[in-house]
Amino acid sequence: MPETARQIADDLRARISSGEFRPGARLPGEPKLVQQYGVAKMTASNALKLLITEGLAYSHPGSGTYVREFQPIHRAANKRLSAAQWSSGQSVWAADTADRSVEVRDIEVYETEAPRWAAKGLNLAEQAPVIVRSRRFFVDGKPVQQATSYLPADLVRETQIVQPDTGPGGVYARLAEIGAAPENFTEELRARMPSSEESEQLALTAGTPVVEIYRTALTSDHRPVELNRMLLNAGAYVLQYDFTS
Amino acid sequence: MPETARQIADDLRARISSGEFRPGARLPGEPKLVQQYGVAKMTASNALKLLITEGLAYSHPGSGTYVREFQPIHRAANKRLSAAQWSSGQSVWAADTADRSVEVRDIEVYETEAPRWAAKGLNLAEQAPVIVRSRRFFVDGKPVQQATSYLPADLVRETQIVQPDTGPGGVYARLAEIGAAPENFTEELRARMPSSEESEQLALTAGTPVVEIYRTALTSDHRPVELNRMLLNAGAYVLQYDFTS
DNA sequence: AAGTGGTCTAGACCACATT
DNA sequence: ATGTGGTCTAGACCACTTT
Repeated sequence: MPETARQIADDLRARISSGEFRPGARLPGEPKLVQQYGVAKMTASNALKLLITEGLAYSHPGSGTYVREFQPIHRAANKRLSAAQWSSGQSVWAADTADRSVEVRDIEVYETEAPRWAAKGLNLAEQAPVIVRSRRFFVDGKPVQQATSYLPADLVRETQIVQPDTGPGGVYARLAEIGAAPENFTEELRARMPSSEESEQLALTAGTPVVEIYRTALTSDHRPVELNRMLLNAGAYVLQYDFTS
Repeated sequence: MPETARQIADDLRARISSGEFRPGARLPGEPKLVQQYGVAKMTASNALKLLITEGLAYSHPGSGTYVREFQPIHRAANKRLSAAQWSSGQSVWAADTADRSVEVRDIEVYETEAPRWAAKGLNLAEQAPVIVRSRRFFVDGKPVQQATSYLPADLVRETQIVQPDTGPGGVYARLAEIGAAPENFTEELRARMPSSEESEQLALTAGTPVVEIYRTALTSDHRPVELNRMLLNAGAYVLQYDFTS
């Protein structure tokens, strides 16, 4: 009765979706699978690894393998619109709308030459000076997002934007004060698997993709004033965009 | 000199990003790695599997393991849905792919009871009747998206929407004709690893996430008239959203 | 026919967590 | 001290692709 790793994984997957193993529950371990299915230990290990790379489970070495939980943060890119006009449809994901405590850490600010892609996005000359603001966001103590903003140095060098603490209203309020209020935004995003460094930065477990977002902020006369590259733990977010035809 | 699978993968990854192995190029195979690093075959196999689950490579059994190529489709949500586009007789989808051949296949239309989440999103009673339109999109002969739309059956049952071919302008033009023109849209999306069925449906190689999008279309008086669930091959898309503060 | 990736067994050692 | 996942070796068979 040869049972392959795939078949064992299928079985466990079915038992997860049937509710036999709830989110957070401990799955049968390698020794148990070896015993029950009569396979080698490595086959059992690979079966669990399949579930892990599918994002259905995570392992806690020395303790066990557990069913993953999904409690996403709801990120509404343009809130102003959603409140009034989109009242009647309801969110598909049962994301708790209650805002969770968000911490910002590891803030770094420095000036450097713009990377090619940033110069292009900001409509600057190659290697033009930019102010770079980098930081990480934590929810419930876990890192969920890494963000790096690029702003034209000649525009913001004299403002509080070059300080770690940008003051009330943040970067956008400071931009508004110098007559460069962001009005229009473009976000380009894609999802992919993380590199090992990114995986470490966001403390990702195997099987978790990332969402890479590039947001360009433009003034009312279409001058790009900020380019923000965000890297999100995909398992931690539901993204919402509202728009009108 | 024990070289772990991880280290071999690191080495290959570095050589990929250095340009030694270009997209589409064939990587050293298992036998070569066994020879060069002096490891067991399974270790070499796992090293390559690491790159595959990271989305950096894919295997062509019997032939070799290759560096993955990334040629995304640009999907601009707002532009696609601008009134000019879909009221002037063009398909919603035609707007973004420009020079690539797009096919729609496997169209299915049927009436059924709304699943709970769809009833909620459409603001209908539980188990209210809905028209379901399901189809897959192919680019260059490869499936890139699966979409399933839910519309209130009482609203659209008498229209061409219940036909596989909805006519010029598509579903939205037909809705406009019955005084239910979609004006406001909400897209909620998240990225995750696919289930094995989804992986098959979209012919995904290992290491490719999917993007799951729920789009709710509302009329100007905030009536939800369509809920569209889309499942995208994340490696095939860049998504763009434009909005104003 | 030869080469490739895919998977399996059986046994081994390690680091870590829990008891 | 015991149990857990993580990883490795060495050898085997299979299905498939390429020559």
